[in-house]
Amino acid sequence: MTTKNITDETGTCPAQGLLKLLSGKWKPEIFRLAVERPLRFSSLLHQIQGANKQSLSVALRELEEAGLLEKVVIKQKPLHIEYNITEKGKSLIPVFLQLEFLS
Amino acid sequence: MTTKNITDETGTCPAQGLLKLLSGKWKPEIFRLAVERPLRFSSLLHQIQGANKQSLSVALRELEEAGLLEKVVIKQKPLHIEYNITEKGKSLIPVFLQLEFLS
DNA sequence: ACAATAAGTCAGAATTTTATGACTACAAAA
DNA sequence: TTTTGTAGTCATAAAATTCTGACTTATTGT
Repeated sequence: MTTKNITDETGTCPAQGLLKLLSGKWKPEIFRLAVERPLRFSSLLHQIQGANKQSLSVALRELEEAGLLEKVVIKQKPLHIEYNITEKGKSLIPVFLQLEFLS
Repeated sequence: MTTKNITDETGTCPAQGLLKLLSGKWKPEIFRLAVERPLRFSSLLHQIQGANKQSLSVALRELEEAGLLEKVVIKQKPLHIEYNITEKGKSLIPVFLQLEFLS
């Protein structure tokens, strides 16, 4: 039987959605790198040691769908795609810095 | 073969540890409630609808081991145990409020 | 037309997290 | 000493997350 997500997923804690969005095995690092410079898939794959395509792909899509990153197709020589941090993404930087400071 | 955690778990993102500590299915809600008042196991079990003993137990221990909550045994009539937020725990409140604000 | 490179997707396996229900530990009241 | 209430633990099952390697798509250079 294929499994389904039964739970309501309507957590009562307002911060939970954002916490879930930012947590996970690779998303914190992806976000941190995106703050510094635009990201490209293949570079990420090398930069983030141990990560695999599938996971990065899913993580990037989630961050994009949440509006923290935006996908930009660059029609150049060998065709590139960049993931840039958005204004919404930038609004999370202070929280991130706080979290780093408190670590 | 019994499975083992091979990965180094030394994430390069400083915020990751804290994010992992605060995320999960029940920890954000537990933390939020702990900010308001001391927690007791049995109350939590009723307050947090859908949660089970095992998960709450693990979550409370993790938060305690991380120094965000402290366990206090109250030697009274039927013996109670309280989980109180610590100073370290309080230091995370601003981040939490920020996360809620940005949600 | 053909090969090469970038950016993925897909099915299935492995690992981690969460859930269930039975059982344990301790103190106090009867 | 047996019972009761609070606070858990334990083994096992179910669900969610992450990994692996093969395959796809789109664009460009030869």
